[in-house]
Amino acid sequence: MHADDVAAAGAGGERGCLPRKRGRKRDDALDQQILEAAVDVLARDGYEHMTMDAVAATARAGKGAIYRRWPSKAQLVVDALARSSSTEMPEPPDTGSLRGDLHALVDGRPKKDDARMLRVMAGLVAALPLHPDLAAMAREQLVEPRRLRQRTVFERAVARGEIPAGRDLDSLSHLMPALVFYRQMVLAEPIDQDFLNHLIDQIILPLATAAVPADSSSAISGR
Amino acid sequence: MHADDVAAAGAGGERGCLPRKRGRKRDDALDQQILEAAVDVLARDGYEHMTMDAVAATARAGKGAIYRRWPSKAQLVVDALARSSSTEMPEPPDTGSLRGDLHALVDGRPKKDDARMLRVMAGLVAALPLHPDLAAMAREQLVEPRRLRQRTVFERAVARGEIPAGRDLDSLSHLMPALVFYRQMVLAEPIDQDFLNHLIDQIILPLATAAVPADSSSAISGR
DNA sequence: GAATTACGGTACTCTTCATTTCCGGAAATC
DNA sequence: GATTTCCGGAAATGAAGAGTACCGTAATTC
Repeated sequence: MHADDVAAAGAGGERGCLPRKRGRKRDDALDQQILEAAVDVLARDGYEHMTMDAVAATARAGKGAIYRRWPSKAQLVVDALARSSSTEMPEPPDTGSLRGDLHALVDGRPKKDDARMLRVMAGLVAALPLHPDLAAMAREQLVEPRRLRQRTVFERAVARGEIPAGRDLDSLSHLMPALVFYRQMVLAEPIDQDFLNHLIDQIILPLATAAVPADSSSAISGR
Repeated sequence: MHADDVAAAGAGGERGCLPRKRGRKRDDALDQQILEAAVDVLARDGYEHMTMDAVAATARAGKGAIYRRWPSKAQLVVDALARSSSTEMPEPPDTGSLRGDLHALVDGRPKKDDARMLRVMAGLVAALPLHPDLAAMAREQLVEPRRLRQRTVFERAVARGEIPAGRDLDSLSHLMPALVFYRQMVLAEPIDQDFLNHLIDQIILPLATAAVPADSSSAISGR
């Protein structure tokens, strides 16, 4: 996956299975510095305006060190996205109520993390139609983990009886990401506490917990 | 606004107030060809990958003809967006019910128009943070007109009594654009009839017409 | 018909930027 | 200590693309 292609793993016979390279070793810490720099620059400039010079400068590295590890800008970004998300994403806390869980989801630490994720997605959106692999990676590494956290919260609410059984949890768990994304990307309005409160209390909760499901209308069309 | 800077309007004295140019006249039809080509290429390639050569080729024009009319790529795009929207956007038909109006809104002609608009917005999103003027123009010319059509539909529903008074129509009218945009940009899933039906019947209508406004939750905390 | 301006094309200038190469020096292996 | 591979830095290569300059030709005005 990495660029470290543990090359010729079975040929020689010196130390058994070690890479047994001759010269100076790769600085593993530098890998992290470069990946973090890549995400920083991507969040700041967007994929199209992100330059490898900027990444190298931010990482205090030479461009040679980057291209010794990754074959191209696109691969570097893909790898950087994969790392930046696989680490964190703890289970959302169980506050005892759906409303409490939802607020905990947005009030907690992700303040800074999610803001960066939004900028990264913004920078990527334009490149996605042109790089399907990059698009798939972004969805898998950035979008899905966050959506699944929401889904967990809704599933707990179903278990508690706050949400009627049979409700479409997939639609519900897309609601918040979609509205936040739209507000940031298209409307360019701030994702502040007022907005999040309104989103949770006026949109998500009414839709999730409404007594009479969705049959004021769908009774006509069935489903 | 255009690039036609009806220059030196008061200097000479020949014919009174006409432009009285000497040579061959500008081909007004060419203006339209170029603007349409610009939107086509923008929808296909996105702002960053849209080239003036491609616009010229699509319009069957020379680049000179373009730069004689607009001073830069950004100005051309702004002007093209302004034109492409100011024309159409008729009042949405009144079918007698909110549900009918909403379906009429998405079933009608805009099929092709809205698909293109989505691609244009996708191509623009990445450029917006770097070109605030372009962003404002896109919001004003592309987003607002379509959102206001939705608002009109909701206002009629309030008048009919389908929507309880006091409902936040602004939030409601952002819902459909946001979810469509997110599905197209981030999820890259098709905006088909099934999706639109689900969106209208399971999300918009329940939220708009639910008997108990938004107090199933805020009743707990007060607000 | 002469002068002027637009047109489609093509070639050119200038930047930007991904990617490669090279340099002197530092760490690891032999 | 010789060799190898790494490092940061800086310069070189090459492609892409915005904007400009011309060329021969077509309209328009005088």
